[in-house]
Amino acid sequence: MPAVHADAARGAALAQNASFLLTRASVVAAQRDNKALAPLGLKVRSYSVLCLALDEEPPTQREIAEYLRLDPSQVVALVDDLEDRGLVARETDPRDRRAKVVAATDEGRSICAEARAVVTDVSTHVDAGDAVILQRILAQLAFEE
Amino acid sequence: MPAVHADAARGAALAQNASFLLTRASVVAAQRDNKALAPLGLKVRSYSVLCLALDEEPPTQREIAEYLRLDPSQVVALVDDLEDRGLVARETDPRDRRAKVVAATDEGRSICAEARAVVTDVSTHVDAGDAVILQRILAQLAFEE
DNA sequence: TATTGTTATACTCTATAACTATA
DNA sequence: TATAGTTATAGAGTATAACAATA
Repeated sequence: MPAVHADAARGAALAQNASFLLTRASVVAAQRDNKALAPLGLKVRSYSVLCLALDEEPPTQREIAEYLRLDPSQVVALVDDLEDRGLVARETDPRDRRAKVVAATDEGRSICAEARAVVTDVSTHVDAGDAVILQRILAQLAFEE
Repeated sequence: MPAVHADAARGAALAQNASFLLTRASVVAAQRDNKALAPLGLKVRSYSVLCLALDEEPPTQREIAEYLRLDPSQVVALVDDLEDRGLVARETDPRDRRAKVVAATDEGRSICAEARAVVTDVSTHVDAGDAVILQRILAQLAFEE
């Protein structure tokens, strides 16, 4: 792991590039969250899948892939892992027997609640007003197109 | 009235998690920027290194690694590639002969200027006031610790 | 014929340890 | 003894194509 602290003053051109800052900030957040989730056997990716599986209308794997910007083939392994541990269950979608919906089990719900408590939201590192603004702009960027 | 794509409606828990939004937004931005930079033979990573090498006091590889949150061993390949193409040059730091400073060549400066023009800053996708706020908060998150 | 999940495969990225040359 | 760069390597993540079942 590289990690130490870097000088924000350096790289004047980069420091004003939102794309670069976005990447840097997300790496910082992901590393911290992965560390926090490790005791639960989760990573941000598997945690994200689990969160989606909590939905009242559980998503298909295809929907999970789109939401997480992953290739559908990557979702297979993520769901396999969660299913092996009894946190989610695959069920054939009655409306389209090709598709499989991924729904959280009771234990999955329980673990997810723990995980949510354990992940200190990055929002807590900025003051309340900024957090609201940050969330709105990020949602716009994350789902644009 | 949701200003975002229907996608965002799903995964209520996730959509409010700044860490997730950060990741999603950075993936979107990185994919778009990589595509835009491809004709120049650059990716966001190599572009970032090139930007840093433009500094008046060129950074050492160690400094590049810290700034980009990479392991020093990863920087080697990035600099190798840029040096092979004549965009940067390695020079032994006279103050510490173990270290090597990475400075952009004239051609490196030229390519970097093109790259900067080609990369449409994500800031242009949000309105001016938001962009300023976004940059401030992201810089705080990206360099916290 | 098109799409969902799946498998296989190759490619990139990341992480770790060891080596060299300097300090 | 410690640090900068390098190399090698293993692991994780990503991207692509092909296949079976279903539409």
